[in-house]
Amino acid sequence: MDLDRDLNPQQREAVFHEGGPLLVLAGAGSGKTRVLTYRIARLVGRTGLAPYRILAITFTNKAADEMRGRIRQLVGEASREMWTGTFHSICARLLRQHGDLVGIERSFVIYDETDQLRLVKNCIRNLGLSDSQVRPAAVLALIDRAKNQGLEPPAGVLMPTGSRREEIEAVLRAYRDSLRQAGALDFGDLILFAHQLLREHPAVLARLRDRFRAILVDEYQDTNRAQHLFLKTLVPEGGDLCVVGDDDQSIYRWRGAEVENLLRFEKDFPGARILVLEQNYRSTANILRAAESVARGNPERHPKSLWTANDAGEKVTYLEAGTPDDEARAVAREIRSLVPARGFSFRDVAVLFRTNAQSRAFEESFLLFQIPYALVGTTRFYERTEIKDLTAYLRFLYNPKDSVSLQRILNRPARGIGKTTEEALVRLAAERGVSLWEGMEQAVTEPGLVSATAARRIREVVGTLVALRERAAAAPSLVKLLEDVLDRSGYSSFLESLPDKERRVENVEELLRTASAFEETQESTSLSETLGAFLEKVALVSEADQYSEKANVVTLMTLHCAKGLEFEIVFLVGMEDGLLPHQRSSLDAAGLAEERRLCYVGMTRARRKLYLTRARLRTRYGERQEAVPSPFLLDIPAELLETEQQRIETWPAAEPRRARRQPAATAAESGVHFDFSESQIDLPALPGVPAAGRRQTYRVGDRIEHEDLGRGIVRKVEGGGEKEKITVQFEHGGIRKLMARLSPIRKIER
DNA sequence: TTATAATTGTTTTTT
DNA sequence: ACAATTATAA
Ligand SMILES: Nc1ncnc2c1ncn2[C@@H]1O[C@H](COP(=O)(O)OP(=O)(O)OP(=O)(O)O)[C@@H](O)[C@H]1O
Repeated sequence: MDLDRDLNPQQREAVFHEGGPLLVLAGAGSGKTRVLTYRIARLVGRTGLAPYRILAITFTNKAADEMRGRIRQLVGEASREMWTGTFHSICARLLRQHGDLVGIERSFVIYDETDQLRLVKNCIRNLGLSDSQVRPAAVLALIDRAKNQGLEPPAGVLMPTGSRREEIEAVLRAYRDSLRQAGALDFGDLILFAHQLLREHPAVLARLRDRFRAILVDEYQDTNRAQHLFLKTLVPEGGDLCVVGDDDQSIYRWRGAEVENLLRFEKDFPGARILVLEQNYRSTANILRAAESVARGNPERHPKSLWTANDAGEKVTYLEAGTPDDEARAVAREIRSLVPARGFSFRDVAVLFRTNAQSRAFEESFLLFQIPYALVGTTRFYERTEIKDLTAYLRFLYNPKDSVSLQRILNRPARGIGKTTEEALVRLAAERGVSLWEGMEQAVTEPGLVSATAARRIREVVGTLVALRERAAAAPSLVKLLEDVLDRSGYSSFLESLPDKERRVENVEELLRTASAFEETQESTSLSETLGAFLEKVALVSEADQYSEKANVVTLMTLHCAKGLEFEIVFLVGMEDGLLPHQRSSLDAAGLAEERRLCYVGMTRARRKLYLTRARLRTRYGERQEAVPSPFLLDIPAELLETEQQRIETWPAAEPRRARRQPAATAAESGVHFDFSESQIDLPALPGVPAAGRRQTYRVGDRIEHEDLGRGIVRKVEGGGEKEKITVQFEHGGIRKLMARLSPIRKIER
């Protein structure tokens, strides 16, 4: 790291800026993250600030670790003193230390979305309502929205018009009370209570302000209002706050992020300096131009003039394949031709998609083509049933009031406690205002609360858990504790009895390894402390944390996960209308704009070569449909694209029906022996193919230009010959149905 | 209470 | 199409 040589003048200005808040607002690949890292290096190396006086907030834990790693090279072990992490992990840390001041016990647990939903459902039931009267997911959305804005339900909740106002409010109150009862915080609470702590306890605030002389935040465009307000309270007037972000890369609006935090930074932090970085160092000129032309499609954006000194590079390849399987194979074949023949390694390649469901086709084709890959994100490790079960045991042992965890393990393994008993217990606890655990204790001591059989079985569970708790108190280590849980709860034998036990046991072993590794890094004194820290880490892992550039494998991940990363070669797959932009987001202009930004983020991950691919046919809700190219493709100037069209190769009827649940570990194992000649099917069987004599001259996806209406893309082709009709979506927004032979249109060559 | 059948919605993205 | 939830039977 060379502070003088590795930076351009604007970057240097940002790195050396002193005297108050600083916003670096800049496009993709312009070195924002580099500025943050170098700024820390400057603070430590030149200004002489001790690392423990620095707070660096990143979007993922992995980004935090990386930043710390860089600083470590500079100052060695002192870098450990620096506080880094996500907003959530930093707030959790604050609350572990000072939570008691705002009524939060030291051993609080963190509820994820599943836990939240369970709790909301309980609340609804306990109020004598049904799921269909008050939809749990809708209530949860209200709760999250309010909390993301820094409000506390039911106070800040904007009720949906009319319906069931009172009931919903009651659920909100019950939810809040149950969380407290359980000694649990949801994600939103972490920020909210940490903020409350700062507001209500000047002494704490003063200590923190005194300690943190420099605060840095990455990816500021994706912070929510609660986080912004937290920061506003934490940073003293004129304090050394440096945030970096790019409004074109704001992709978490759906989760409460407000790009306004970035755009109005100056208002909230008076005297703030705003710096702009304009040189992109990451991508070839062609890639950058293509990406910028997509981004420009959004009317509301902070104007930027991003440029690059890099070569034009290759054109962006646009590849149209037949089916999603074809798409995946085409990508695999392409990767095979690049690695190693053209000097690339597998680790240089990423396949980015909008939805996790798209990954399966790629996994299968990579197995077939023997391409090593790592799937980041999908079916999150800690959300797997057996892992959630085990961590629920741990959480209960850590905090017996955690009723959601207890409820989960009540009948896991099966102990004859069915839904009836479970509901009775949950209700009993709610009525008496006690935790589920206390409710259970009362149910076995006070006769008549539950049936005799139920009481007997509850007694058994209570016995098992009490024994476990005693063992836990004496357990020498986290791993030992987990092993105790496995053996003594009967969970081990339960796993063995399952049909897919191998996979599950493997996962459990993975958990044991993780716990063991975690324990090594911990220097806490008591097991309870280690356990708490472990549970917190488990609750706050980011999807993107799994990504590693160390392994020489192709990375498969969602566009959201790819934020902030870069790869030599990027395949942005599924470039179809309905997928990118996703149908569910395309309902309003704001949603569509976010999809566009997502596309921009994906494209700008590429350094040297970008592929945009799509399938012509895709199955949606069980039906095979003709897919329409993503409208974003229309925004890319044709001269930047190189189009490749492929015939449909794989067609379900021609494929042997093979198990598709779980891709096998190796290609050989998967039993996929693909002979392409066998699976090639003649086109006439497909929909949308012209019948003889009534030729269609247009195809869905063709680009056309209309004399008056401008450029557009063909969405639908009907009839043929003289009567051929095409439906066209024009760039200027309109959709028109035209007679192909009569209208003044022509196809645009690409 | 558990096993099976019928029905529902689900596909967005995730701290 | 498929998984997950819910109704029904045993
Ligand atoms: N002054 C510079 N000279 C050479 N390379 C640079 C310079 N600044 C940044 N880079 C390189 O450019 C690439 C992008 O930098 P960085 O990731 O910091 O950008 P960013 O603005 O955070 O990107 P994004 O917002 O797209 O995630 C990195 O590979 C980085 O090493």
